[in-house]
Amino acid sequence: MKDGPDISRIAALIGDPARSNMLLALMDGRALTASELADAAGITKQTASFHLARLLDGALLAREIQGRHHYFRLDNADVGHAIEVLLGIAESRTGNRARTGPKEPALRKARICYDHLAGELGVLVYDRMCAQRWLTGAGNETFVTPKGWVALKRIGVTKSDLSNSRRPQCKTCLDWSMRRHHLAGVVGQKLLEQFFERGWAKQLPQTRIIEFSKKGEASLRKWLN
Amino acid sequence: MKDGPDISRIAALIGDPARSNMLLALMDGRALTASELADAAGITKQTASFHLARLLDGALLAREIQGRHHYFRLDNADVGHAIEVLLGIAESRTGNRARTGPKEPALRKARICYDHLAGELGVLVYDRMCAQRWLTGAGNETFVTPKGWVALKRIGVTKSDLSNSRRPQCKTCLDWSMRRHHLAGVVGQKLLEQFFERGWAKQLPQTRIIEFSKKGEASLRKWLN
DNA sequence: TTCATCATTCGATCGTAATCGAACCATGAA
DNA sequence: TTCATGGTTCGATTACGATCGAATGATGAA
Repeated sequence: MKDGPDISRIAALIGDPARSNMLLALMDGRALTASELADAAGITKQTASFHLARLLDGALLAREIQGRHHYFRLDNADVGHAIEVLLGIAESRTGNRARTGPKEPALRKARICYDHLAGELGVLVYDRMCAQRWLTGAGNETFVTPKGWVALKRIGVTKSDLSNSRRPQCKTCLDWSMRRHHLAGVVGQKLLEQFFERGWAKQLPQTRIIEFSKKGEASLRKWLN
Repeated sequence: MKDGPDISRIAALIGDPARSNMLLALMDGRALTASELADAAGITKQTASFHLARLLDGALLAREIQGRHHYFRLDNADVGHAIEVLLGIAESRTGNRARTGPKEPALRKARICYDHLAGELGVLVYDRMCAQRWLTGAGNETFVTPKGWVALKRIGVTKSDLSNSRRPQCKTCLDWSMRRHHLAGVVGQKLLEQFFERGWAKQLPQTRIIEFSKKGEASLRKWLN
C-alpha cells in the first residue's frame, strides 16, 4: 500500500458534496469562474476557493487565469469519464427503477458528456459511423478512415483541425444511460461544435441537456444516412 | 440537487483508505470474510465491521452468510469498473511517467479485473475473438456468434453454462493499462475459469497478477489462432 | 490614485467520521 | 453445558476536514 496509486485520495476529492457539485457543474465542458462554482455548489467564495485548491492539487481540475477571473475546467476527459461512471452507480442505487440512466427523457435523448455528445443520439452517431466504416478499430483505439474523413469534411471537420492537438483523435466513452459507447476524443468534440454552429442543436442553459431542433435532427440523420 | 443521483455519497464511500483497500482486495472477484478484509486494510475487526456495514448500505458490496463466516464481494461489475477508472486516474497522477498503467510488467501483461482477464492478454483475447467474428456488435453490446460458440465449446464453455444467469453474456470493459477493451460479462468470467482449470494460468496469491505458463500461453494463442 | 470586484489566505469554530477497547451475540465443536 | 472463534454493537476518544467572518492580494476601471 506504500506508493501504489492512491485511489482513496481521488475518490475522497469527489466525495464531498460541495466539490462533487462543482465537478458536475463542469461536466458540460465549459470553464467556469470561482464565483460561478461557489454559486453552483451553494457555498461562500472562501469555501469554494478552499475546495478548488484541493481539486487543483489533485489534478482533477485545471485553472486558467485571465485578468482577475480564474477559470476552472475538468483537467481531462478521464475525470469526466469517472464522474459519469459514478453517476451511473449512484443512479442505479437511488433510482431503483427498472430502466437505467437519467430520469429526464431529454437527458437520455441527448446530453453533453464533458465535451462531446452522449445519450441516444450520441450512440446513434457512433453506431452509424462504425457501420459505414467511417471509423475503424476495436475497443477504445478508434481511427477515422479515409472514407470517414470525406464524410467529416462534408460537415466541416477537417483533418488539419486536429493535427496540432495532443489529445487522442478518437476515443470511445461508455454511455451511462445507454450502456453502450459513444464517440469521445477530439473528433467527438469538433463534431459537437459543428452541430452547435450549424444550429442543429443547442445546450439548454444550466443543464447538460442538448436539444436538437427537428430540422437539426433530420439533418444529422441525413448526414449519417 | 435535491433527489438527483448522489455521486458524492458513492465517492465518499470509496474515498476512505480503509474502505478503498478492502475494495481493492476484492477486485479479484473472490469473496472474502470480514476478518480477511480487516487484515487487508490493516485495521481491527471492529473498525472493519463498521466500514463493511457502510459499504453494504451503499450497495457497493454484497454479503453472503455461511455459518459464522460472512463473505463479502463487490456487488456488481459496475463497482469494479468504477474502481478501475479511479485507479487509472490515480496512477496517471502519482506515476507521472509516460507509460500508462501499472508499473509491474506482470500486472500489465495479465491481471484479474473483478472476475475476468485484463491486461495485454485480455485485450489480445478480445481482439482475436472480434477479428475472427466470434463476437459481434459494436460498443458495449456484444454477442457471441454461432461460429464463436463452436470455438468456445472447444475450450469448454457451452451456451447452457450461461443460460440461467441474469448477468449479460458479454460486456466490454475498458482496460486501465492498455486503454483498450477486454471481454467482461459471463463469457469473460467462464473463459478465465477455464484457463485456470486447464492449468494454463494461475493467480499469484495476494495479488491481481495472473501468471500464464509458457505452455498455457502457447495453448491460448493456438486457440485464438 | 481611488474604488470596486474577483479571488485567496488566515484564524477560529464546529461537526462528524474514524478508530479501538470492551462487551455482546451467534455459530460450531467438544 | 462450556469453550473458542468470527462478527457486530456500544461508548468514548480523537483528529481532521468543512465552513465562514475578516483581512489581504490582485486586477481593471474610473
